[in-house]
Amino acid sequence: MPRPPVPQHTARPSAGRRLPAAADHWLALDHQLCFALYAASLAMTKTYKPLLAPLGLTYPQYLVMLVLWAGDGISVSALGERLTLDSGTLTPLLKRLELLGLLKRQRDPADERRVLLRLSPAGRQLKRQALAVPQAVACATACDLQQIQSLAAQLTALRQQLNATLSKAAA
Amino acid sequence: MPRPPVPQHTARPSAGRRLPAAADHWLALDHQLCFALYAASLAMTKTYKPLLAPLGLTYPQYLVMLVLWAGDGISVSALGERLTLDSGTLTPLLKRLELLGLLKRQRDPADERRVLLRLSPAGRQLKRQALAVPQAVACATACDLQQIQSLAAQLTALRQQLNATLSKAAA
DNA sequence: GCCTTTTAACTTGCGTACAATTTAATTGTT
DNA sequence: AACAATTAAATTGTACGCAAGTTAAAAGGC
Repeated sequence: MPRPPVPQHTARPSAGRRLPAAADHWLALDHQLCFALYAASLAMTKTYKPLLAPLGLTYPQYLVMLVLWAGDGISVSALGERLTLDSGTLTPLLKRLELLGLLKRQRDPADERRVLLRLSPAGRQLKRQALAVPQAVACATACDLQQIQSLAAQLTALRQQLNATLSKAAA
Repeated sequence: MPRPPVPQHTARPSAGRRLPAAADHWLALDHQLCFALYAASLAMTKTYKPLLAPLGLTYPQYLVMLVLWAGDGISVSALGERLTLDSGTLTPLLKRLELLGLLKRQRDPADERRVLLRLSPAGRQLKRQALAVPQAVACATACDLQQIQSLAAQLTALRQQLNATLSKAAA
């Protein structure tokens, strides 16, 4: 590691004092978990895009369908908890899926505040085509399953830790 | 693991044949690296938001500033390569940063197609305040540095693998 | 029962992401 | 030099993600 230069105290035009070189280390893009996460997530989305195009789905829409294929008839907020998304994001997305004929949105008669989501036959049918997607992605990652599972577990733990810190800060 | 039910061949109204239970495994949200990545990335962005609010920056704007603090005077496309973002995303974002008075966008006299990005004194000054951010985030993750570095390295490797597959597919 | 509080979903507005197109400048070819 | 091909940004249009505010229904307190 290069020696940090002695902090300069000669003022430069309209600029403050110079920072120690250690600052560059802590602010280096490539040393930050946040950027690794951000860039990997964007790359993953781009990987899914051509695979989802034949199904007519975007990546977030695909995530919604994954939840509903596992069990539909749930409310918007239950879906949102599963995906950590709020109704501001989900409502327009769900309207598009309804327009595509993949699901129906209807008020819960038992509690008119809630909107329940039910797959249409076409929505259920799409599951069959979707089966090929995870396999193709696993291939694109070129990692063995063990490695993928381990990484996924670490990320889930990280997410839970971050969310725990966030909800603690909100209180 | 519960025993997979025998595939049903009795047609249901407007629905296709039922899928084997193995399908549910491959399409389970929580077994997918993609969702772990997606949710962790969203959680990370939410963690940064309150820390960046005092600096007046969004999270992508912060990433741009990280690159420029490491060395400005680069072009939009060089910045885009660093962040894996295109001019469609960066141009409006950079205009906002210019409006905030953090940088200047000006055509390269040597090649009028290019736009060079230079930090203003205020933009350079902001680096000082930004120093507290990574520390606070490291605290929120509640992981030891070793673990964070390892995770970041795995994610970077994953991203490079995905991008390699993507660019191979484009060719 | 009446009224306040809470809850669920919707709406609005802003800031990304990204595909696709457009414009302008440079490079390559002949 | 003339012209086609390439390159760099900007622009347009669609779809998230989320904060903040709105509306309507249910729950709770008295």
